[in-house]
Amino acid sequence: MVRMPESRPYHHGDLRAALLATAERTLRDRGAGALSLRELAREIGVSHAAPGRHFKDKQALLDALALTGFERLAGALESADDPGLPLEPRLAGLAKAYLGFAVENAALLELMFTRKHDPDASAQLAASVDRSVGSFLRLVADAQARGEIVAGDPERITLVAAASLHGLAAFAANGSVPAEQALAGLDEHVHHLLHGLKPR
Amino acid sequence: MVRMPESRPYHHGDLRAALLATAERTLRDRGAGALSLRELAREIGVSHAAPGRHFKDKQALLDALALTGFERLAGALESADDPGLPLEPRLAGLAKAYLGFAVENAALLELMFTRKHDPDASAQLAASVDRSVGSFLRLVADAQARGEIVAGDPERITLVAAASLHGLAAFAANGSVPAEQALAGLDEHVHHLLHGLKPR
DNA sequence: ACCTGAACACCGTTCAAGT
DNA sequence: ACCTGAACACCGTTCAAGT
Repeated sequence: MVRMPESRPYHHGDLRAALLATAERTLRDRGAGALSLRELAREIGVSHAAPGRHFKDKQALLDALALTGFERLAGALESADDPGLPLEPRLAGLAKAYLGFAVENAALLELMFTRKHDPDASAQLAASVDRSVGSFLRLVADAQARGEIVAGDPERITLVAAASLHGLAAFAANGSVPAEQALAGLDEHVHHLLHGLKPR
Repeated sequence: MVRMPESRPYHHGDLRAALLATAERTLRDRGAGALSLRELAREIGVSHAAPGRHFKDKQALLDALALTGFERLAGALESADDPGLPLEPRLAGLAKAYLGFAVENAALLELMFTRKHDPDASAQLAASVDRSVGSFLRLVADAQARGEIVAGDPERITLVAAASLHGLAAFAANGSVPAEQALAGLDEHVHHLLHGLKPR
């Protein structure tokens, strides 16, 4: 919790961080549709024009929120990756981290993967996306080097893996598949991704 | 183009259909953020309160839009399915239809897979989703009967296939992957889905 | 440098009244 | 049955002015 002084100073101190934190809580509790700059300002106790100092418009706030999401996701994937593990459990670990993030941050995940318009934010976002993809890319490259994954452009193979996991994460995040069901079937999902749907 | 009479009658005739059609064009041209009931009414030439007769609120309009999307997608998948084909080209055909729909209706696809709130719309939507999933489910069941797809709960296997294709479709729709690249690599994607990422 | 208060042009939704 | 016009309570954004 944030300390709430009796009499608020004229300058907030770190309004930018407060806006992002409050916005993410609203996103989690009431969804993206409930996000309003004026309400955010009201909750923080600042004038409705104050957010304009830190974000040039509402989209800039949403872009910043998406960026923090990708940074946290990248961190979670890097923490979850254990390069010493055999291929299948190593991939299952990454998959679990991704799906876990999706379930815990469903509304944020939607925002992260929504079509962006502002080209300013795109550069930073792209870098952050690359960092997340990097964990999968390293796993694929390592496994290819050991002959445990089929040869071919590692970016392409990574896309196949990422699409499979992102599809499941999106289904879990939007409620198409219950979160528990997605998590319970995750190891089997990863197995099918590695071994294919055709019998061996 | 719609015929525009010099003097508009008091009753529009089919305002509901006009709202849906105009909304979808706006969605396609300018994205979901640009959708406003008042602007829709203005474009159609009706008072701003008129949409309220046909949709209880904005979310109801969005739900109806999503429903038409799923109906069209289901139709496209059914048209694309050729049960006489061998497994891999048959699945590739369905995949191409899905990805084609995603690329041609990117903003609508996002709307279709966004978290819905209104439980009224959910029942109809669920039926429409089931119809779309049905094409994949039949393919899986047929292939399992021939021993061409691994045994196991067909719903689960279908989820693995659907997640893989939906992930790719979502990446193509939101611009993470260029549409041409996704389409160009589709056959290979389907091959990896069926044969797995591990060497055989 | 950071924030306020007023102003502007928009929204979605409701509801009596009109046709 | 369907639509209008006014009203209400909200928005996002801008900008002079305050601290």
